[in-house]
Amino acid sequence: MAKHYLDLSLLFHALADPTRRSILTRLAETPARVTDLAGPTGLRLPTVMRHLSVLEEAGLITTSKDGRIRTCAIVPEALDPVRTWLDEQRAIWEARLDRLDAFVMNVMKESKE
Amino acid sequence: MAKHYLDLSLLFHALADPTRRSILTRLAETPARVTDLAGPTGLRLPTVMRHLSVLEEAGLITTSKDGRIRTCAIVPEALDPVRTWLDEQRAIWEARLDRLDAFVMNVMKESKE
DNA sequence: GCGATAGTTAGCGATATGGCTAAGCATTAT
DNA sequence: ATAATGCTTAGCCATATCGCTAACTATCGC
Repeated sequence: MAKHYLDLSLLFHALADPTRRSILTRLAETPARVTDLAGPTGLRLPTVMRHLSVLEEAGLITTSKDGRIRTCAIVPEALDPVRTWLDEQRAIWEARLDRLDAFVMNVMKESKE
Repeated sequence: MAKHYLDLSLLFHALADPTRRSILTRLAETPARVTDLAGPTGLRLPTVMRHLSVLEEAGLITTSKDGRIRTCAIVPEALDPVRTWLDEQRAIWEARLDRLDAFVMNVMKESKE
């Protein structure tokens, strides 16, 4: 069905840029043309293009070209691997409540410095 | 209570590296010394140090030094902003079910190429 | 004190990132 | 047919990233 899960590193990297996150949020409203996306960012077209290709390679958006217009749209399931990873981590992290003890110990040690 | 939320960009960037994610997973088991963390990675100490400082600046871990030993521990709440952002996005993305129509239209257009 | 251990700092090299301009190409409008 | 529009490509610049080695500092064990 999909191979959007490409790679967590690609996903996280794509999400690490505020411009790209704003593009995603903008695309969440409705699909848009490249020029439409460039407008709000204040960036030049080639720069936006690069961001779009990063997003596309991460599987976060799809684009299609009709005539001279390229339309971009989000791929909602693309965030699933991120969510899954977060859930896994939370499970592990919370499972170790005694981690708190170690944390407190560290804080105590730190206060000795 | 905390100011760990520093910045989504810092968080995503920190999570974008597989070595750093593996360090986090390792730390989820139990706090560890720098050398302990370096072992499994196969990387040199200074390299690991750099990863640790990225993680610490993102608020994902805390470290404290006792004698010559630095102990690292995860900061579980640090992932909260990421989770919050994901939840927000999912809410927006799913709210626009008609996005599906647009997506289908794009696919149809694409198939014309 | 002396050596081993744990971490740190400084700095190098290769590559990636994020911005730009300039120029090109394809499509649409006149 | 020509001009305007929308995107794309090529390439430049500055900075950041990720790995390393070498050398330094600070403990700890004896």
